[in-house]
Formats: sequence, structure tokens, C-alpha cells
Amino acid sequence: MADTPDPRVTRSREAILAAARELLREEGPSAVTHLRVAARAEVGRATVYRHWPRSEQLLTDAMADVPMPFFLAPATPVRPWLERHLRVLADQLALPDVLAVTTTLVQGARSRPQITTQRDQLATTIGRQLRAALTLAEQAGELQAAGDSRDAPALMIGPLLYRALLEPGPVSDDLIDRLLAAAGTWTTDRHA
Amino acid sequence: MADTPDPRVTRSREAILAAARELLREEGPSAVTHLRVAARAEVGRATVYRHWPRSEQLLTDAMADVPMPFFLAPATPVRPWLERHLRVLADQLALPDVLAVTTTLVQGARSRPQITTQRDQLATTIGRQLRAALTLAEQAGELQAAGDSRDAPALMIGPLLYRALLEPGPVSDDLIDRLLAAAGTWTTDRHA
DNA sequence: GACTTTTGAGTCAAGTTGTCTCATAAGATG
DNA sequence: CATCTTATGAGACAACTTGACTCAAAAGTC
Repeated sequence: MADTPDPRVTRSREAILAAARELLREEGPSAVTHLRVAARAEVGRATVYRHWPRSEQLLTDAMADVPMPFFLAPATPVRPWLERHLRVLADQLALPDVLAVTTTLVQGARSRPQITTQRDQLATTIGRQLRAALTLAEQAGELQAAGDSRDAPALMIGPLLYRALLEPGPVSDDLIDRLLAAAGTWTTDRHA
Repeated sequence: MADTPDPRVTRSREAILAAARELLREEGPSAVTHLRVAARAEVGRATVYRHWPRSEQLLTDAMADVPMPFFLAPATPVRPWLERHLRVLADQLALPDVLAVTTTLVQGARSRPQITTQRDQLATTIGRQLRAALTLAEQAGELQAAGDSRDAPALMIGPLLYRALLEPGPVSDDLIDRLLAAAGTWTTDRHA
């Protein structure tokens, strides 16, 4: 039944989602309307309505299509692992699509419950993985953590958010070093 | 001439700006339309058009009406001064109006040049004052700065932004202490 | 080749946007 | 207090958007 999905449907859906993502990236969430998406996707307006009766859901699905950065399970030694992943996070936050989704999450969370949930999930996921990494580092004797671990995500990822949202510019390796330092004192060599 | 402005004009303008701010706070920038602002302000629709022919300008003016946080000129000893001001910044970022303007700046900067300018000005102002404070602290022998001072705003304010935008919650005094620590090593007493 | 489903074009009512006009009322001026 | 000036609100208006429909034709399935 749903074994082989109708290629017409997948084609339409993908064209629509791609168009929605483009519009989100270029002009923000308010540009993602049935009319504009249909025009951009070169698809009948009714087709957009058929698949997404409410445009809010279309926006949500378009956002879900952008792979948001997150941490995988940590590995020892933790320091180089973390360094690498913070670099990836910094670079991904600079990508137009990721940036558009991030700002939409931040903005939309203020009025749309569904987006609030999405934002909280993102923050929770990133925070949990980061804390897991720090815990592992402590257990491995690599790190002597400073202060409350619940503040670690804010301290280490906040600066990257600042660079991405408020003060656009590259994130130097030196800055990433300082993010690591904010977690506590590392007993491993600086460049292990 | 323009000596005594017509009280009718000021009354209308203020009612309109207040309504625009409310809508921005409650439903985001896309809710700030002539129709909705007029209804909220209990003012004729034509009146809104008369004062703000383009709704973009209305949004900008409504945002400009919200006092955004920034640092005043620093004073010695710098450590307690900075501690106090970071606390104020953290608290202000939690205010609904300030939060709404912040997210709008961050979001709107992606597509509207005028808002990009506003965002850059905010970042520049905050960054300059913060760096001035750190320079003063160094000159006074209070601080041994760690790394590039251009990264200081991201390191110290980024975490507050993270708490305000992605992971809502209170900012503890302990977290503020760690923000200070991110600037470098303070030679003054912890609680001077 | 006959079938089912998706599609795009189009219609429609309701609502929004931006512009204009005009009587009225509020404020300035003497 | 009477008169002049200007901002206002109500409403008219065309152009456009939104969301919901219908239906013939095209695309895909069997």
C-alpha cells in the first residue's frame, strides 16, 4: 500500500519543501505562505493546500528538513573530541539554512507552542550530549569541572550563538580553546 | 511652528507605538500590520498610514522605543562594576519587550538591511563598552586578560543570550562569576 | 489498455492592503 | 469667543491574499 509512494506525490512534496526552505532562508518565516511556496515550487496552489492544509505545519516540516547540529555520543580522549565538535557546531551555525532555522526557532518560540517545543528539544539534546561529554571527561580524569554543570551548555555554546546571531564572523580556534577552558581545568596536554 | 507639537499627533503616535510594541511582544514582527495596530490602538486605520506609510518603519520605530540594555562607562574597581552590569543585562534580557526586540533584531537582520544595521549597532555598542571595561581592569592591574579581547563579548554575553533565547531560565550569580572568569584571571579578591 | 489518484487551472467568498475623499472635531490663533 | 487650520475617523475603492471548492486532464498503477 504505502509500499511504493506515488512518485507524483514525492515530487510535489519535495519541490514544495525545497521552495519553503528557500523562502525561509531568504526572507524568513513570514514568507512561507501557500501562494509564494506554490509559485516558487512551480506547483499548483491547490497542491500545496492538499499536502499542508495549515501553513504552520509546512513551516515546521521545512525546518525539520534542515539537519540541525547536535553532538553525537562522546569518545575519549574527550578534549580533542569536544574541540572537533564545537568547531563543527560553529561552522554549521554559519550555514544559511541552519541560521534561518535557528532564528525562526528563537523567534517563533515566543508565540507558537509547537515551535517552542522544537526549540526546547534542540536545547535539551545539545545540552544533554555536552554534559555527557563533560561527565565522561571527569570520569576519565581529563577534566576538573568548574561550577554547576547545568551552566555548561550556556557557557560553551552561548558564545557560538552570539557569533552566529549578533556579531557575525568567523570563530577562531583560539575562541574554541577558551570555550573548553570555560568547562573547567583540563589535565590533558593543551594539544593532545 | 514645530515649537508646540499638536497634542492630537503625539497622542495618536504614542497610542500607535504602544500598540505596535504590544503586538510585537505578543505575536512577533509579522503581527505589526497597519490593520492590527490601528485596531489595538483604537485609532483610525488611515491615521496609522498617515504617520507611517511603510509598516517596516513602524516596526523599526516601535523597536527603537524599547530601551535596549547596554553598558555605561566602566568604573574602578572593575570587577564589582562588571558583575553588577552583567546581572542587569541578564535580567533585562528576560524582559518580554527586550526579548521580543532581540529576537526580531536577530531574525530581521537576515533579510532587512535596516534591521541588520540596528543589530550591528547594538552588538558594537555592547562590545565596545565591555572591552573598554576589560582594558581598564588590565590597566588597573585587576585583570590578566586571557586571549583575544575581540572574543570577550561573545564569551561573556553569549551565555546570557543562550539563556534568554534557547534555554529560558534564571541566571545564577555563580554563572555570572564564570562569565567574569572567562575574561581572564582577576587579581582582586573574589568578593571585593 | 483500463483503472485510480494526483495535479493544475480555475472559481468563489471573505478578508487584507494601500490609497483617496470628505465631514467633523480638536486645537491654534487672533 | 469667533475663526482659521489641521488631524482624525469613517468609509469607498481596486488590487491582492487566503482558504475552500470543482473538474478535466495528466501521470502512475495494475
